[in-house]
Amino acid sequence: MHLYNLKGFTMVVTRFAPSPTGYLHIGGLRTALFSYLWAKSNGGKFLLRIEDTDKARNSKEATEAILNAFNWLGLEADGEITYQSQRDAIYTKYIKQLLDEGKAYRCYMSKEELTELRETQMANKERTMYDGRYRDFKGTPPQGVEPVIRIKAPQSGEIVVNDGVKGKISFQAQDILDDFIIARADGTPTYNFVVAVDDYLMGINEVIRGDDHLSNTPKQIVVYEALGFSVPAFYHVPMIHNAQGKKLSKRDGATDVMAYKEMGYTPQALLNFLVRLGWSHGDQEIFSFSEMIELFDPKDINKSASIYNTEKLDWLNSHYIKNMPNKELEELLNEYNIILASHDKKEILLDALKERVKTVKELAVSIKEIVVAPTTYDEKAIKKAFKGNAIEILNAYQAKLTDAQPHLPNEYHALMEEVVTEMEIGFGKIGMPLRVALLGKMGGPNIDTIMAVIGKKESMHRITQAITANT
RNA sequence: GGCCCCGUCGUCUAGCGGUUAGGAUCCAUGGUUUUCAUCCAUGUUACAGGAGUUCAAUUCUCCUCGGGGUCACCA
Repeated sequence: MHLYNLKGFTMVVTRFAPSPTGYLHIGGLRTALFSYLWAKSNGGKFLLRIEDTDKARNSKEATEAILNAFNWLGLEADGEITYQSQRDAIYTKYIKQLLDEGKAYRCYMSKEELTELRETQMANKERTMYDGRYRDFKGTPPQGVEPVIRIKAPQSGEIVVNDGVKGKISFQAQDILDDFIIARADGTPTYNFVVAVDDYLMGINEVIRGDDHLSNTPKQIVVYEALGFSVPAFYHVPMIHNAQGKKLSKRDGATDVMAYKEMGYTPQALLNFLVRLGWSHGDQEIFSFSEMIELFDPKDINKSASIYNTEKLDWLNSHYIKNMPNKELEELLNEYNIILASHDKKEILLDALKERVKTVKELAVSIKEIVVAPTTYDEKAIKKAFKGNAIEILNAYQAKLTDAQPHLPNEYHALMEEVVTEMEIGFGKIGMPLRVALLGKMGGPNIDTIMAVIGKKESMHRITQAITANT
């Protein structure tokens, strides 16, 4: 069951196999990214499988949410999406095979009996496990019990998982295994069984997943071996923990990947952030998407869990915004109802602002703060800037503006220089009051830039307004 | 509790027997700037602890401690 890539080697086929119980979160996205990258760096395939065997807990919306997030980030799965809910016939066939071969059997123990067994075991401080009472049952089955199907698991010996991240891990069969259920009383197959069947049938030969699956792996190996399937290579990626060092949960801020879009993060920053969480390539911090594909190797995945912390995400995001062409920024801004298409000074505006924001959302906010005239003035700023002969200076600048036709920042700046020279004052004497007049507060880009963006008429209007409001 | 995994600056990490233990982020300070930010420079901070092995351990082994995961007719 191998596919071959163009070089004639066995093609690397990875997969992401979420169960659609909610949106895609950071942890899932990272394993998906790792799987995607590893497949692509080998000219292989990255497949998507939706694990929706539990009808009660799954929703179509969740599947769509996952696809939506993939789409935003530019991760595209190869081929058709596999839905486990549509593969009953396949699972039934393999279960029958195991039954016929005597590798699995029907167990007529009721749920009540199972619970009872478990309670006894717990009371005796024994490991809770199925006791194998129907393993070699030959008699007449009890009436009124729909049987489950259990697989005959080895009762002794060692199961070895050769993990690409953690190394060789061995489990003792008697410590962890019992004849676990592969099909429920209603006939539906269970997780550890379908995972093994599907991974094999889909040709997946490299499984990259969270290390919370590590303890499932021996069970899946039991299934592979019973079915005579070749076992894939495993890479168990350590968890991402929250600031408290616990497993990431919905309470830890915005877990839905799409929430990052709303907060103004770019796909490139998020991906770069995640690829460096638990993986590294020397000291390199910045990775373009194609570099990730080129350089990613699961052997460089870290063995220990990492703590999720957005400081670095913010830094990466500002880095990518800073280096993004204005045209792309313009498109992202559309999400925030900011249409710059026809603005003649949009280049100046964007160049000035993209250096000073951490998110696209912040960029949107700061654009609004410039484009929309202030309605109030920060008290502290007024106190600081409007002292002395500030009004006189502003009037002098107004006079300069009236007689000039400035367009570019340097032209507005030149007029400021004139006032400074003529009145023999420091630059701050005109800068500060002007800034407060234009924006209503301190901070922000260069004043000449602001004036160039809003234009002469609006600049004069704001200055007049500020003078009347503050005298 | 059983089993399994993990343990380098606050955080993300480099290191693969001999290093002044490196980078990034954060924070602090200074410089640049009309403001704020950017940018540049500088700085504080780490090998969990204890035994071994070795001429030499952050690196190898064991123990302790600490953290995490997992033990379903969920996935």
